[in-house]
Amino acid sequence: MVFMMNPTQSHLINTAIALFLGRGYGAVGTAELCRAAGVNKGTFYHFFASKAALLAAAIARYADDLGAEFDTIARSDLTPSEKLVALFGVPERANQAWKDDDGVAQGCLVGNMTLELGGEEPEVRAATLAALAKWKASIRPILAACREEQEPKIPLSDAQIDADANRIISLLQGGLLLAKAYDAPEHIGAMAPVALAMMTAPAAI
Amino acid sequence: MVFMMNPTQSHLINTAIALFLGRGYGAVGTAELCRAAGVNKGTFYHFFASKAALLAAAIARYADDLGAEFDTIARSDLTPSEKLVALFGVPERANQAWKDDDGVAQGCLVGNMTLELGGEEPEVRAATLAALAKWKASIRPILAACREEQEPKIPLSDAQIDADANRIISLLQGGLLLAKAYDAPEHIGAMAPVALAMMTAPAAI
DNA sequence: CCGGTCCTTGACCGATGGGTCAAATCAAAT
DNA sequence: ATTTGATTTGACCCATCGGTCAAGGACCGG
Repeated sequence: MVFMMNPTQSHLINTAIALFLGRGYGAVGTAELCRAAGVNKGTFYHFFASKAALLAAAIARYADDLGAEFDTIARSDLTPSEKLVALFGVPERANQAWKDDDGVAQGCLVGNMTLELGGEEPEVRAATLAALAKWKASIRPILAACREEQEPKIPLSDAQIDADANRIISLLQGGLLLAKAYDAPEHIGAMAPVALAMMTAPAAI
Repeated sequence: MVFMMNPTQSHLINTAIALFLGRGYGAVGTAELCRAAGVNKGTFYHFFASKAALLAAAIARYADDLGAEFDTIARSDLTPSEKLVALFGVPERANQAWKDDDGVAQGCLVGNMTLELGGEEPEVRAATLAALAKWKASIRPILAACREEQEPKIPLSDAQIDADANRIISLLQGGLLLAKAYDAPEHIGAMAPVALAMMTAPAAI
């Protein structure tokens, strides 16, 4: 999918990411999308079967980009706890940049589309689930290292780590939602200490 | 606003809550709204200046209802920690009920609309901010009691309690987002232990 | 110079979007 | 019984919606 993609198609995807993030799926029409990308209707439908298909592709690219940043953190030489905290810096910086450039914190494409479209548009739902799965895969090793560091003796269950990963995603998305609500990206970083508290809680969660 | 409201208007608001929650703002048209409420277009625009105005009213009612449940918990005779955990049961039960009835967990109207509409539609944004403020007001005394119980000596700063309240809202909304993504209401309750860990963290957050 | 494939054009389609309006109906209050 | 104001009706407006299509370019290996 990522190899040798047609530049027009690629540009359409980038335009979609920017517009859907900023104004939502329903509020952005195909005509506006084409105008913004400098492309004609026919070209749009040459590359994508539908508006929903474009969104699915946009989510996939967005998820890849963000996942790559998570992986970079996971592979860095920070301590597990520092890595955990660093995760929250990624969406926070992105939202701060949007706020500086466009005047508004826009949240996260995956979170936004999940709440706007829910179960409708099956291919979009599939794309969001794939995005969450990818992010969880990037985060899981960090959490395993955190638990290891804390209680080296106790063997880690996969289910436990998976539940932890879900909670970290929730923390990120909860912070992102508040950031968009208040147009204040710092709410994202404010959840990092909670993640830390959760991973070091005396009572096993 | 709540006194002696016209029944037709009230019914329109309830219909709006159900439809916008389930399918999003952009995906539900005024015609469908009217059909579902058994009302004509003209009647709709007799009571509401626009589709956005109806949404604002729907958010206000939704926020009142949920806030009342939070208040009931706050005034109960549970311990502060138990109250904190009980908060998460409210949206979890609502989503479980939707899942049982309609087949899908629908999230939270305020969270859904915040991510779908963001800064657009000023009156909607005002309604969501009011909703968050109301919920925070209900939650704040519970958090103050938790802190009190933990460290009776240290005086509580309003800013600290406010930051705590924001984090609890984030926890709730993060859980709600995952619940909608996976159509699994239990992700909401899964955030309760995190709230507990946060309020009892050895390192002050 | 050819044939074929990929890409692009822009006009066009029926349906639906949010919103308006003049006229009809209803419920008191006089 | 009449007036008055709030409520309700349903036809109507036009812009925009997502999507289609027949025709042309652009670029290829041969």
